[in-house]
Amino acid sequence: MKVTISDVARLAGVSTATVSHTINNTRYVSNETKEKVYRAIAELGYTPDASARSFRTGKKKTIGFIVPDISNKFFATMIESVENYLSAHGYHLIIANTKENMEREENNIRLLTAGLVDGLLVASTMDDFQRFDELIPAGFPVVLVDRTFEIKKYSSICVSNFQPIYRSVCRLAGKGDRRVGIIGGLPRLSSTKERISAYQQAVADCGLAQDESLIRYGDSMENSAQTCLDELLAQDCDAIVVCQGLMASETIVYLSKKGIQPAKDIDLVGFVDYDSDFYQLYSNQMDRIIQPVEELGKAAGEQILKRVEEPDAPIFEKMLTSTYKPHDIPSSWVHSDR
Amino acid sequence: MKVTISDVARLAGVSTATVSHTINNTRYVSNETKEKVYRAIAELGYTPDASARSFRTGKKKTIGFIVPDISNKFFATMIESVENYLSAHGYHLIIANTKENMEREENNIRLLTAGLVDGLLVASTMDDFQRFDELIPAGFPVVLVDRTFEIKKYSSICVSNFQPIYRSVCRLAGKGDRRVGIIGGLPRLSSTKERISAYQQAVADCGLAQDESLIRYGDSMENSAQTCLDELLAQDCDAIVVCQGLMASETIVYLSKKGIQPAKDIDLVGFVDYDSDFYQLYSNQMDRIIQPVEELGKAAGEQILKRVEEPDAPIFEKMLTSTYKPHDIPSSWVHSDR
DNA sequence: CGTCAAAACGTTTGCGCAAACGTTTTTGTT
DNA sequence: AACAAAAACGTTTGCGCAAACGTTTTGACG
Repeated sequence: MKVTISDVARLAGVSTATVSHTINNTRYVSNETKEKVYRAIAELGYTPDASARSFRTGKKKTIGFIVPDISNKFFATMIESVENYLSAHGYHLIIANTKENMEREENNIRLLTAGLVDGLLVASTMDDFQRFDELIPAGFPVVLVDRTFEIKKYSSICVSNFQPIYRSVCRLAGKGDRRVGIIGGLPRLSSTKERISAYQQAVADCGLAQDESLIRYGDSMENSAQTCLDELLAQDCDAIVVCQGLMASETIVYLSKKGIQPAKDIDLVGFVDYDSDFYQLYSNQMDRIIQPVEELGKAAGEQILKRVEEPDAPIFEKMLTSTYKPHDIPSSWVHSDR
Repeated sequence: MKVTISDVARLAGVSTATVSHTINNTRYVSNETKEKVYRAIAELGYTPDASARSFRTGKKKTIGFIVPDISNKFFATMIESVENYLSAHGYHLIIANTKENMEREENNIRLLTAGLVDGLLVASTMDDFQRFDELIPAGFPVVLVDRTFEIKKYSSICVSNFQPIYRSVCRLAGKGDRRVGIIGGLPRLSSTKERISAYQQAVADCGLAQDESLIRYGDSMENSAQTCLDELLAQDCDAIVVCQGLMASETIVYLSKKGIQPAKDIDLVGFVDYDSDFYQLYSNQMDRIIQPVEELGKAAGEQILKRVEEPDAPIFEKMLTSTYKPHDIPSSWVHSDR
């Protein structure tokens, strides 16, 4: 039924070692012999069994990626970018979704590290480093993505969160806004913490209204922005900063429904997934902080493969910078034909 | 270094068979013995090696999913839904992206079927059944998703394409539209073919303008709708049907930029990825045909697992129906406070 | 033509586990 | 007490491959 390496060896009239070495280029094999082997392989339709191979070598040629939310454009695009890099280097990608749930993350880490993958990319939903750390077998190659921990034990690839928020809040202040609200992501995440503290510092530095009730948190899933918005609108904001892409689009939809016109009645800043046509829908309604998702994914792929090959390389931390794009001025406000 | 089953057996004072049977519940083991085994496992921190296991059993507990475009919301959501189903049943998901490229699909199928996965979910970008069929090892569990072939050799889970397009074109005719344009996906895909032929039949049945130049094809990637639109607008259309979500949103953006107001200056129908808040942005600008992505993903998961367990079950074909939602009438057009 | 190194291949083992095949112990029955 | 059946566990093998360890062949050179 199944064609094995010894079937090939028999037909080619050589030993299994020669077949193996021919396939893997692991020692000199004469051209005639090589050809005999390849002919036998073709004739039998032999394919080396991946399970046996990874069992034997200990290498699975597979990387796991633990993601908080696949349907989130940010992560979907990142998965694409990671997959692209990995497949170009002969690796496969196993996806695990946590839906921002710690137990699911725990399970997934346990399952994937038990001999299923060579390395793990994690955008963790945890805030407890201890708990996370205990899940990872000693020396297992891990790279944190988008979110990190205070304790720098693992390599990480993140995006600058502080600077763009700080800058955009200052710009709002410069425009004359006094009461600036913010909708953050899950409060426990490092990315959220950094964004909120950038906001707080900018608020303090620019002399804006400091008010706890101007800070709200959503969970970046569908329908989470609405409640936050209701609460913020009750606070009589001049501007709102939304820290995540989906919540930003929901904000625009919701405000429009309420008859509030973004960029006119209220200023908007959105921390947006990435630069696609898609978000250009909003290009004249809000300032956008655009994350370099593709580079993020590529860097993550690079780093995890490097770590797999050299597991005790020094810790590596990379921070990519986002682009800040103030909103276009709608054509109806100025006269110009370009 | 690595803890194996015999380390556990030694510490527990039993045989490896007993440890194995205890772990896998494959034969009776007395409670005392079970406890001894579990204690030893806990003490040593033993985890069964997944590679060895799948090598031994031939089961990888992994399904491959070959996707044309991960960052496409439709597929991203489907991946999420599939992963959800699979992980609940103890399976992992390997993702491969083809970017609608046949060579990439070929490579991926070859790699994944070579002992990496137990079954394969494919949203194929191919139109040549022969070529596809040759890639699949005899008897390998495959379920086609979203796209199928004329020859019904493999099970498939698709979405009804004909009916909703036919219906929506008829409705446009009923409104008085005469020249209805359409933007399809890649012409070689079964889904595109079905949608276009539904359009053609409706056009014929309703006595609408029949004109080859009213039919355009995009590739469902970013920036592909624009060219099609330019060409259609030159044809003086009363309405445009857009067969894919991303292209539909791009259409709205592009028309708005040109100062053409959807649902007022031109009628729009969008074959949209799924029903999210997100597409409600467009709810008052176009009729939406909403695909049941989540059910699609779940059904795909169900079917592939069923096939993995029973590889020569009869071919199964499922067609899920989309929802048709005419656009809301904008509040500014009617007077009502609800 | 004997020697020896390099060229070219072969033999064998073991990775960790599941399960086929066996063995011993216990229990119930007459 | 004898015996069968069931309960409870043990011994061993082999999955397919890579590679450590060997062996044979070739031919160059004194």
